[in-house]
Amino acid sequence: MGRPPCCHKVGIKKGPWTPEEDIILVSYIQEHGPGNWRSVPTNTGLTRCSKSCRLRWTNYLRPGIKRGNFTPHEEGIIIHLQSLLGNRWATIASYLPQRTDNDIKNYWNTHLKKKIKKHEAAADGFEMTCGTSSICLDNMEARKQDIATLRLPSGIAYAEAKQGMEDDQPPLSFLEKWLFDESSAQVDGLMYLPADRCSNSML
DNA sequence: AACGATCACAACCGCCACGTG
DNA sequence: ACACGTGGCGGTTGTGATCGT
Repeated sequence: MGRPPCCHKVGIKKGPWTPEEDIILVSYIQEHGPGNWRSVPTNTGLTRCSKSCRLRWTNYLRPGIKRGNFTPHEEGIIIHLQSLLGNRWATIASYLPQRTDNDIKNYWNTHLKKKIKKHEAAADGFEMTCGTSSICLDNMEARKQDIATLRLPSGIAYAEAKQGMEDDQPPLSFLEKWLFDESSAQVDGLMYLPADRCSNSML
């Protein structure tokens, strides 16, 4: 049994944020910067818990957030990364800086899951659909091999962790290269691979 | 036009990792 | 080594919007 959540405190407001609250939060963060969320409700007078403030900022108010439709390219990246990393939305979001983890998660749950299910059904299980090209399959196999040869529970996760430890940078290079090199056009073309199969084959 | 079903997404909840004393 | 506080993450829920009948 853990601590009661901060939002259980009496007098804490829940539900949708009003424009007024947004303004207060944004102007406070503009002045003080994000962080030290605990002090935000106290200093702003907002009757929201710190967690709620942080979430509102990171998922909605933060500058540079791209809202609205996902491009086919973004969609492809998400599908790829999900198949490789599983539901590690925060990690996936780090490859799409303009999108939030919540956004990606929502998009996955509402759109991509269905889409992939449909494709799986159409492909009768394991057949990956990538137009009619066999190059796609070759690429995928090669990439799966890349990861498999790392001899790790999760090649990508390891590469990330390793790199993250070494230079404290977003763990891009390994996956970035892997993902965005010559096959990026394939990504645009959406390679649907059954997540469970792919993950299993590599883990 | 009314109503129920479905969709889309913002927000919440519970848990975990990590830092600090 | 341990307890506690905080931030972060992923799963889930709530609700308004849209669609179909």
